[in-house]
Amino acid sequence: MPKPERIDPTDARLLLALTEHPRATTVALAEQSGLSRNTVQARLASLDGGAKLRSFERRVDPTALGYPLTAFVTTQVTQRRLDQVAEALAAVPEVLQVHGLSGETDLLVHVVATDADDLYRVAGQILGIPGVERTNTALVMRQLVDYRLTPLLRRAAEQ
Amino acid sequence: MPKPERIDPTDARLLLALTEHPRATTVALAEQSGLSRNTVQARLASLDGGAKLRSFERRVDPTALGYPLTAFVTTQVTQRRLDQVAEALAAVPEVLQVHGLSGETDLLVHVVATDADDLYRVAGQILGIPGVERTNTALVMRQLVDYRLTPLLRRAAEQ
DNA sequence: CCATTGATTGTGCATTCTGCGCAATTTCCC
DNA sequence: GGGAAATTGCGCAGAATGCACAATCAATGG
Repeated sequence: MPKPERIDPTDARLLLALTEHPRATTVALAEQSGLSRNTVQARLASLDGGAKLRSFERRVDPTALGYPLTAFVTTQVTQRRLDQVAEALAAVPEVLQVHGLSGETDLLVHVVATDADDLYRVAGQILGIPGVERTNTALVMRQLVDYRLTPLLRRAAEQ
Repeated sequence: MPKPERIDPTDARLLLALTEHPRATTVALAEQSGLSRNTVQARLASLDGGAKLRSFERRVDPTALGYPLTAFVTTQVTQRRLDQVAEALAAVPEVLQVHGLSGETDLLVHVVATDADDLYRVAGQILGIPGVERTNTALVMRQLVDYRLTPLLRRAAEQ
């Protein structure tokens, strides 16, 4: 059975190389990571094939798309209607991601907006979903630490 | 000043094509998006060069790396020490991202962990940072809506 | 201790792609 | 209407890809 394939040290090295040069060719990656070209080819295939890599969309910057505002909307939901609420949230384009938190009735909704008015509109839309009882919108003012996985990747690369 | 270059409809089409086939060659992208090869080349260069694309690390799945647990730690901080706290948080590998929320003293810390014990340890480490006054850890139980930007990309692609 | 399996490596080759330059449009904006 | 910027088509030398095959190498289990 195909276990949720783990990233081994070799994969980690490759991913670190890719992080520095995302559009690098196979041969370039090979010499940078100290592997043979064939190995890199095989690994890359399994990275894409397996569940080790998430969608490319994650690399697109919403700000550059015209949505410079990011907010997290915590939402309290009637437990019974969790799935319906999730479906309704998925229908809102500005909703990028929804986490179901411990507590069974709390959702963390990641949204973006073009400006303050737009955010207000989106927040209202969420509050209007049947089953949503309470919401609280927190605007992201600043990135104190930008997303990074490199430290963990490095740890994985060193065996 | 170099505007935070926007993604235009052409870019959006390209990005949608890339979302489907991240490792596609330039020519393949050209015919899929209906652009000329030269244009695709130029656009790709400006995507990487400009601030339109975020780091490749975002595509690496922490679960595959051995960190299947995700949690959000809301943190209340002594305002004066915001920067020091941010620095200390950045020193923790399991901290993937830190958002500064409206309210000036509230942080949203995105962390991962190998298991419950590990999460407990990381949470304790955050609470131990000088300047951190209160924390609240919410474990992500389920992805109600997986990260997706495609709806907004499509909107941008249609003019 | 040895056999088997799977991953890695080196090598080779035909095909395809890349990275450029250049000239001709086309598009967009003032 | 005019001018700048973007797009397009074309070509070419060099590089990379995809694939196959055989030889190592490492880990596993009998």
